[in-house]
This record gives sequence, structure tokens and C-alpha cells, in this order.
Amino acid sequence: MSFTDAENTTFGAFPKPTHDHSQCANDALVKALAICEVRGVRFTELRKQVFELVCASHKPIGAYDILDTFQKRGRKTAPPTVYRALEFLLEQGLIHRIASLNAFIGCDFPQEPHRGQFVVCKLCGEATELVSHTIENCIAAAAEKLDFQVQSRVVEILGICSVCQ
Amino acid sequence: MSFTDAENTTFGAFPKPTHDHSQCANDALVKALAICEVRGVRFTELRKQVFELVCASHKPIGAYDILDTFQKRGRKTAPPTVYRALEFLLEQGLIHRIASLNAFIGCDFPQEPHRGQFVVCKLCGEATELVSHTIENCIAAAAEKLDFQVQSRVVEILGICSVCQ
DNA sequence: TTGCAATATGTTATATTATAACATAACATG
DNA sequence: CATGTTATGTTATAATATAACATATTGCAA
Repeated sequence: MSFTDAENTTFGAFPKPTHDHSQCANDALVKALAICEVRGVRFTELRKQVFELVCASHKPIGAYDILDTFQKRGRKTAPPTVYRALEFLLEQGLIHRIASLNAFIGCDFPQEPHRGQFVVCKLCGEATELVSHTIENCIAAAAEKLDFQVQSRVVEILGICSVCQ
Repeated sequence: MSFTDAENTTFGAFPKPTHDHSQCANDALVKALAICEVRGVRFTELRKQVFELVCASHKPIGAYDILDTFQKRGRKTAPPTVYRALEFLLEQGLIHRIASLNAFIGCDFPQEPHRGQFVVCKLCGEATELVSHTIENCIAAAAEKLDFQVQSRVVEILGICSVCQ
């Protein structure tokens, strides 16, 4: 579920507490499978499980939370296993990293590579992704004036979501 | 040294390798002293020394780099000492934290509180600060549409600076 | 000026996040 | 089915950050 406004910003709607999340998670998985299929990269069982954990909610999740879950499930896992799977998912654009939280979140628009922008609620922890071309353009314009070659961007907006106000 | 363009973006010029940095550093120190004076907060010797290290270059510096420097100087220092000084400087808006680097940089516009935007060169490590009202406005507009109360923003642009291209 | 409350710093220990380096396993392809 | 490549396992450790409590310093009021 997403929409685009007059300023050309695509929003993932801020997740309502009532929404059917199993639907989201399943959609994401189906998309991810298809994308990896097309690209000829391997969506292994480990990667799938890590992806499912990241997509299990709209709250950014830490690598060690994933690790803990694996261990609770009886799977003997060490950090590099998790980080490598996360790295793969990042490379494929299936998840994003939220630098200000040291945490990871599923990508809402994985079909095309992009660096999204994120809006994170400090109370409930829920996050949503924007793709604002206005922000992108503004960053691009500023960079051009500095004669700076942009490689990546981090845009994270922290505060209180509509549900928690 | 800074300028403002037609889109209302204030730039700190990307630091030229040749610029007289002792001047920058000294200016920053004088400003910081004055600001703390006015606010009635204490710019202690420890805070001053940490600030000077952060301002010693335009490359964001890590907390443990500061710690190492103190220790090399023979001052027996532990992490909390450094982190507390950094916390104070952040609160006063005298420095900023670059989340994607886990590092700190002097603020170019400390007089008024703001969350700046940063442009960081991955090659030389130099960084500069923007205050783009266009970006701010765009973020504000997107937040409003989500009925989201913004508390803080992280905007970091990574790539290759003009000098390193 | 001294005593008190508030603020700042010191100290020890540990939490949290992330990666290096090397060993083994699984896979894909000739 | 041998072989190179990719993925995962394993051990250790690096890098970043904070908790909790002790001591010192400061500013101010009695």
C-alpha cells in the first residue's frame, strides 16, 4: 500500500496497528523470491529466514535480535552468519539499514534500486519508507554545486508517529 | 566561510586542502566560548580539549580516536569521559554526530540550534555541512502528510569530493 | 567562609554492534 | 564426478557505547 503526492513523494503508508501484517510479510517474500530468480542470485534458506525476520514487523530490527531468535529456535548461529545474510539482502536492495538505529528494515519498493528515506517513530519503533524525488533532487542540486559525486545518501526522520501522538 | 544560494541552502565550502585550518579551529573555539558564556553553561577544560580535537580537522573523528589522543598525551582517560564531553557538545550544538560513520564533527553554524546535513568524502574523509531549507521543508512536508511529529533528522550524503575526483 | 546541592569527572565493568580470518559445506557446471 | 565458486560455520576479536557507582569540583546560600 503506497501513494504518490503532488510533490512526487512516494509514501509507504505509516503502518496501522490493525493492518494484516502476514499479508505484508508474504508479499515481501514473494517479491524477493521473484527478484532473486530474475537476477540469478541465490535466495538461500538462511537468507530467506533472515529476510522473514526483518520483514516480521515494520520496526527496524537489530542484527543481534535476529541472532537471538535463531538461537532461541535452537539454531546454533554466530554473528557473521547473520551479518552476511544481511549484507546480501542489502546488496539486493531487499532491505535497508537505518544508520541512526543500527538496525534493518524491509524495503517497500525492492524492484528498483534506490536509497530510501525513513520515518521512524521513537515510541512504537514502527518505521516507514519514503521515496521523495524532491529530497533526492535537492540533495543532487546541493552536491552539484559542491562538485561532489554522490554515492549514497542517508535520510532518516525521527519523531512521533500519528498513532502514538 | 560559507555562502547561500538561490535555493536557500547555506554551504560551508568544501574544505580545500590548502586552507589555513588553525584559523578555522580558532574561530570555532572563540565562538564556542562565547556561546557557552551566554548560555551560562560550563566549557570546562575537558570539554574544551575534546572540542579542539573534534575541530582539529574537517574529517569526522571517532570517540576512540579522541580517547587514543588523550592517552598518548599521558592523560589516563576512559571512554565515558570522552562520551560525556561529546554529549555536552552535541547538546549545545557545538558539534554534530555523523550516524553513518559513528563519528563527530564540529558545527559550522553553532549560533542557532539545527540539525545540519552532511556531505562526506569517502576518499579523503573530509566533510562539510549544509543547511538546506529546501531539504528541511521537503522533510517537513512529507512528515506533515504522515501526521508525523519530527524530532530529529539525519541527512548524510556520501561520495567523492571535488578535490579527490 | 563554610557547608550543601548540583554538576562534572574518574573508575570499573560490561553491553552492543560489527568484522577478520580461516575451515568446511553446498552448488553449478564442464 | 571433479573442480572452482559461492555460501555457511567457527573462533576470536575489534569497534562503539553505556551502566553504575565513587570522587572531585563548583557555585551559591546561610
